[in-house]
Amino acid sequence: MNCTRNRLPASTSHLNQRILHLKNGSGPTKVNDALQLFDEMLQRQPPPSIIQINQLMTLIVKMKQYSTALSLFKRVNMMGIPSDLYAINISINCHCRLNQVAYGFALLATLFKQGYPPDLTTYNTLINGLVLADRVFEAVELFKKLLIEKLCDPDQFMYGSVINGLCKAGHTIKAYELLRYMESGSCKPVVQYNTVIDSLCKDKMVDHALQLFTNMTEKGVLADVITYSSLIQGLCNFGRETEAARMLMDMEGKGVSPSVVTFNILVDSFCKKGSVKDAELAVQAMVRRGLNPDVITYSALIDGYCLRGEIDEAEKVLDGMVEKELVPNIITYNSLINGYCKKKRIGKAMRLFQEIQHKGNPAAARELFNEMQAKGHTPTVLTYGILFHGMCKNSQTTDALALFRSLGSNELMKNIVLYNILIDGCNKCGKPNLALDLYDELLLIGLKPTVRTYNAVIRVYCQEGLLGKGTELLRKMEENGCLPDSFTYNIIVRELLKKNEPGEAEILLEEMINRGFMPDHATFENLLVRIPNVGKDSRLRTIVLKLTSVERKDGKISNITSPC
DNA sequence: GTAGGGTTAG
Repeated sequence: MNCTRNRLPASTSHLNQRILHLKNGSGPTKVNDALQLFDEMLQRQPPPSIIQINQLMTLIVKMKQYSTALSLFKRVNMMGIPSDLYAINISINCHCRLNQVAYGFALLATLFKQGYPPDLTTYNTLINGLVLADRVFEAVELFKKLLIEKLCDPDQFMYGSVINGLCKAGHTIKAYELLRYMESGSCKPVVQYNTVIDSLCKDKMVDHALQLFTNMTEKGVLADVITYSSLIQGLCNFGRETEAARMLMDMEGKGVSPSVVTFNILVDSFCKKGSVKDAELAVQAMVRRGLNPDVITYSALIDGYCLRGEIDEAEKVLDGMVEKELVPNIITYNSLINGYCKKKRIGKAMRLFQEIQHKGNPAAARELFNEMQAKGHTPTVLTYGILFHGMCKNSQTTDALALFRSLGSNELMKNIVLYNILIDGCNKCGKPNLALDLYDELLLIGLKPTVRTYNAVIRVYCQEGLLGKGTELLRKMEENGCLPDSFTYNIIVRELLKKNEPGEAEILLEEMINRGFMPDHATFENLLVRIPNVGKDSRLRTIVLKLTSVERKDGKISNITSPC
């Protein structure tokens, strides 16, 4: 019980144990476990230390839950627990990861105001944030400023971020020069060699990369699995497989074991060359070494089969990964969708797109959608419909509406089907007013409501207790030339029965039955609940008897044609 | 006893 727990003193060692347990644990519930622990922590008296909070926050950040971490920090602040430099640095990092560097710099200002001098980590995080936002020029400027004004003494991390930024921006030579500058100073490069070696390989300067590899070894810096993996990829990409194989043996000889990433590079390389058989052999080899193929391994294989047009084989790989409880991501699906499109199986591709939503991965679906658009695959009403439906199903009505609004001038948006999806979605996400606004809007722009529109709006009225408006619309739709269907009647009758209005329910029940519609499961339940309370000669009872007897006779509903 | 950088799949 919560109240019992509140009275317990905060057991620091117990909390630390649970944090440690989470740190080493894994599995699909990890995020939830961390959040639950956080809730429990905040309920304790005395409150947890900022160190414990920071530790847990670090875990949440490692799981890439940046927005969550930020809102948790807000709660911590509101509880009056003062944050420290660590907490603020973690927050700055979260903003940077969310592509909100500006907020990161705003927190830097807060630091100054609160009298905490920002430290090396603060600056490193911001420089890295600028790099992540592709603002490498500004990152370099900040770095220079810090150096010139002697605001801090750059360390491995700072050099690492700047060198990485230069490489990502295509300035490998500048990165190389900075690496040389490091060598001349007191902070000697280590992983920075890897960054530059990898970048040289990607810039087709594999021989220069090999040269730098020799250099670093001569300087006594040990090459690690990342150095070798980058070189192996560089060699493979330019048809130098024999040398790549030699490199693989070389690393093993030096006691550096290939990792999952190393194998993934090999698997992908084989796949791109069309030899999926060799890729499969590489996968077998990694498994023999006790390395578990991951989503990237499987995605590379799937893409390999799709490139060859062997979509059935690709599907088998997908099944295999799902069996291993690996979750396919946007890249996996993209390969498959491309595979289907190549085989002109558009229907299948579209179904897969739909499936992504049902698997509860709306972010992936949205990403795929954005790419479809970027690549010039013009989305159709169907595409938008699938997307909006999926977003609404995952309580992302706000995002769905925002997307809908952003396309406002598009003629495609003046589509009743999209309005239907959004009205229903808003209502089911607890936003009935938005749903009704959408209904007004579609009438205003001259769209003709369909039976689905009316049903959705009637559902809103019913849920908001406006039964009168619901029945009114039922009458009005028919006047407008749109006949109610089974859903329309069921929505209203069910609600009338719930609200104990048997008279009105009787009229509509008879009407619907006359028109050949049957009460659905939910309506029938409400109907049966009412039976014991109505008189022997009531029409409601007669209706139920009639319904059940007809069903008993031949099980067909179409036989109910005569009025009760 | 808490924060920050390098390698892999469409």
